Amino acid sequence: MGGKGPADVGITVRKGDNFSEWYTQAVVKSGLADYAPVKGAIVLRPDGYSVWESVRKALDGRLSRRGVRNGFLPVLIPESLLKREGEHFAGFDPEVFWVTRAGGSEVGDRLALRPTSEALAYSMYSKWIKSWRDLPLRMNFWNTALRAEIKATKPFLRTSEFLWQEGHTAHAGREEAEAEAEAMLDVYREVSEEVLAVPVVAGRKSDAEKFVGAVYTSAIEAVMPDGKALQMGTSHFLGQNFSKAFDVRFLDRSNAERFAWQTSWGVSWRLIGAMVMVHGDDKGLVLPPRVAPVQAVLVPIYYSGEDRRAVVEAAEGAAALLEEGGVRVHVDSREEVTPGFKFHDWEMRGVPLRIEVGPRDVRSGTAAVARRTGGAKEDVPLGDMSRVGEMLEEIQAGMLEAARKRHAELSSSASTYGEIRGAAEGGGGLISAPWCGSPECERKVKDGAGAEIRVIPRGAAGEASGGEACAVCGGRARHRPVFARGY
RNA sequence: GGGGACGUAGGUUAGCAUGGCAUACUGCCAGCCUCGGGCGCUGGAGAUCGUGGGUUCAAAUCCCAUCGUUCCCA
Repeated sequence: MGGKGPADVGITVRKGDNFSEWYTQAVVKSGLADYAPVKGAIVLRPDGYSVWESVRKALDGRLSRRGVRNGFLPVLIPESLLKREGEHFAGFDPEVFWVTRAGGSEVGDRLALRPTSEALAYSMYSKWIKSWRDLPLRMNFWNTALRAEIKATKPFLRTSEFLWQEGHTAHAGREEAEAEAEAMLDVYREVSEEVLAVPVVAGRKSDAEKFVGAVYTSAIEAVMPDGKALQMGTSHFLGQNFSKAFDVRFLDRSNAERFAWQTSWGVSWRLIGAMVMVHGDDKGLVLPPRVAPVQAVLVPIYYSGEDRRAVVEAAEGAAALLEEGGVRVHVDSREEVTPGFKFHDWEMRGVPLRIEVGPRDVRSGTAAVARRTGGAKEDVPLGDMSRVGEMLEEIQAGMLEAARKRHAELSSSASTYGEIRGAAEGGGGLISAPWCGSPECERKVKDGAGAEIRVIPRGAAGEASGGEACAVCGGRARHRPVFARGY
């Protein structure tokens, strides 16, 4: 007993030593996903899909309350349609997959595999929207998008096909549409922080980084433990750019013909990647209880056949109680592996709570509950498992708190170009610095320091104070954006 | 956008310089085992050496191409 075990069953590198390799191992060995035999594509396994379903459920509830309804769009988009908004098309063209053959014959109007659905959705909206009474129109689509990734693919973060949702709305007035885009950003922030326990900065993208075709783009950005920023979700105010290109018009109350004001917004399974990076440790995943496929695993421990019966019975009884209480539980009754193996296994898979039930526990009428996030085991009565639910809540809150602390540690401010560069080349992280607003200064930081403007925070945090000078040119600063190297 | 590295059993890998029977561990299967932190024992199955082509009596090994993975720097 007590051997260290084979090196390659668990994760073989430490998170702090080789973050990239650690991430890939954490994703693959924990059973979330695996590589597919297609470049840049992954296969979601049940645990990974379950996490996605939890995210989806959390989002769907919030969308539904906002009057958004789900629909379905085809994956094929005719080139002629995609090209109607020229700037939009040009932005996506380099990474579009094209279908040029259908069975035995050439396709005249090439078909794109959707990189995003604005073109298709709004060509439909133009049919459906005729009157101010048809507005607002709010729809959401759970599907996949395809963007050809030439290199540097990474599970969940950068894949050629990814699961996401894209919401598309149309409104009668500009203010209403802008408020919609803003409200969606809040929904995303809430899901990221309250469900996945990943803190974010919400705000505007610079013009250089906005969605092609949008008037402006808002986004939530998180910082990963390696100091790189990760875009967690975007919400675009499209103005009338697309309604004009796709002819989304309506008659207002005064019988005047107007173009609709639109928004689109989306989050992808990238959220799962962020969750892995932010919370995982040397042992593997650490899943926030709200998305954990299994929230508590029961491990029966016994030596003799006699003990076995009593122990398994007690474990199953406790599991039944937990299920009644709404806890997602699993009893690990595998006989071919030892309890020690099971402990390691479930830790790698990130299950928030492990409940040990052995002969000692059965005699004392309790079970030993251990948290994935550490700390002493707690004895909980076998006949009353209500404490487990509380512990899950505590873990969820504790994970967000810990992540907020690390987020703060990875945030800094700079007032000169040299300081931005020093910070970017040092530990990285989110660097708040004054900026005049010019694309030239933004460009210089990106080219020289490798840090781009990830987001201009909402509210006071994103505004430069009276006398502040642009960190790059020394001119009058207008904003305090967050600079960072990004994924 | 630029530059490296690596593809051999499910996983990790030895062998490659100097061409000549395919290594090990782990996992898997069967049986045993007093299984509270990757326990131990016995037996067994598992490989078109990423793919395609070339050189050769002979290719995992040398050459070319291609696909995939990965790392670093814009």
